[in-house]
Amino acid sequence: MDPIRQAKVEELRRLGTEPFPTEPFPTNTTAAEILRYYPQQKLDFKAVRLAGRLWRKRLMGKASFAVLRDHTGDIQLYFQRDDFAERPELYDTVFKKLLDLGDIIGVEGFVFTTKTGEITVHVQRFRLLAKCLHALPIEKETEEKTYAAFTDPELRYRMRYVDLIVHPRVREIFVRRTAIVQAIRDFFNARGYLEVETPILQTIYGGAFARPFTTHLHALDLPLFLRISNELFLKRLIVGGFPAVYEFSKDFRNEGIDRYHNPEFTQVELYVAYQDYLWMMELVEQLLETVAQKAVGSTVVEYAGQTIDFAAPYRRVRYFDALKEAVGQDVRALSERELLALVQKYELPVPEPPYEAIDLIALLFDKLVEPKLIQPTFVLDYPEALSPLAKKHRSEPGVVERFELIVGGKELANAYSELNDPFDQRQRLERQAALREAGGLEAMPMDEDFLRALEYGLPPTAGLGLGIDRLTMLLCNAPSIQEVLFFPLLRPQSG
RNA sequence: GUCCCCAUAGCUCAGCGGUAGAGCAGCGGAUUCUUAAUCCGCGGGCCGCAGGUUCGAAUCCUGCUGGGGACACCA
Repeated sequence: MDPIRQAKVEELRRLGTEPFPTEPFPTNTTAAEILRYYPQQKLDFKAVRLAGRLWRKRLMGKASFAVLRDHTGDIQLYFQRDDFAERPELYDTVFKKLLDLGDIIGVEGFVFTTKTGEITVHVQRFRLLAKCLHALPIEKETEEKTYAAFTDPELRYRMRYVDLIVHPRVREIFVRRTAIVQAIRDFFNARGYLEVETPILQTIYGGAFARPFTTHLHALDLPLFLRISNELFLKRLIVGGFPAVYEFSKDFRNEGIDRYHNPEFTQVELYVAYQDYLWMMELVEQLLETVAQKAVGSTVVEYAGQTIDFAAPYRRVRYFDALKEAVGQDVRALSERELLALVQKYELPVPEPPYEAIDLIALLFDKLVEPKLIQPTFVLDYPEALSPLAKKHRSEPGVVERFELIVGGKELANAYSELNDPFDQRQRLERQAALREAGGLEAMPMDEDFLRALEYGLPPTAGLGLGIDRLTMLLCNAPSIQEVLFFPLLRPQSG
């Protein structure tokens, strides 16, 4: 805490100004509203009440200017000593000396235009609403120079409230994030899909490949997992007869942290009965085109120095065709030894054993194909071994009806014609169980109740998972996932 | 988990073996139309932490802590 500001709290109380008053201060306008409507005189500006942070002070003798920043923007304030003739200390001491930049104040007065043409509130009464006890890193910008920016990422993330106070652009990212979520919700609701909630605490985790967080329920003396996915629960609901369900799902994965990964992140998952992955591709195209248009105002966005267009339709390429394009041959024809040679040829790190041919194929795809797909691209018909929850392809052996949508070189969405054959599903999960036996930490555990649900009959279903954080990054041109999470995970400060 | 980079005033940074610096913010004064207000004056620091080298360390070395980037992992 700033000791000077602390001392001002005492001084204010001595002068009869409570720095944290109980009384509310209802406002009747905002900075943006005044700036927008005053020139047209569309509203009465003779008795405005607005509140916000004191942002700048330009003190002179008997009259001074200040700037108030509220949630809509900045507006200039004008104070005159003559207006406080009964209690001149309100101007001379409280306003000029005891109010600091960052203090939350409420003002009342009338709007006028200064000689230099700036719309300004002539303050007749003001009240301190909450004292700010820390110096605020307020930026000053001109065409030539920028003073005192608050740029240290660690400080910005640890004290996001300060980041938000100081950087309107950060606020805009999060407003847009909410607009994105809302646009998706509207899109799904317009089609009659039902928004649902499923458990975050799960006794068996599944639906993705990842190490889970574990916890414990004392009441039942039961180990529990935080969900890595909600897929298996949403499919149970389709079994139960809902024709289409979706959920915005905070998922938790006990994996590495980097520019694209936070231990907790958000996906929206959607399951629609009687449809397949081809239908889902068209839905995703429509969805993203609509969301970009609504949240950004355009389907074309700048991301990491590139221009990306979300207008439908998107390029489609089959998994093995894309890989063939990259390495010049069909990797399905290669032995494990030949695949290994290919991995080494491209100077990719050979995975830790135990690994199988399919792991080498996935490695080649992830390193040689995915990063090059900048424009929205559907990669379809994945190898079966990589997709234990997807239905076998209707005509091509060895692959499943699955697509990933790659944008900006990263996976944005993942979808299947869902596997609804309980016999096939059991075999696939048994293979996963074998991988776990062999030390595969991310392989899926067996889930007998999910299999029983499939045995009751899952209609043919199209399923989708779409990364909300990644989509927000793309639509906000945010370079890291931390920029689109209010409170990204950081190691706690020691000492 | 590995490698590289960073850590100096509230904020943004300079200084890189010889007394700790600037701008913005702050404090005191002047100022009734300023808007990066201006003018005069002033204070502010365990130079991330702990060791080491040296006559002398913010500066060189080692370790630790925190952060950033890359890799690995996360198909």
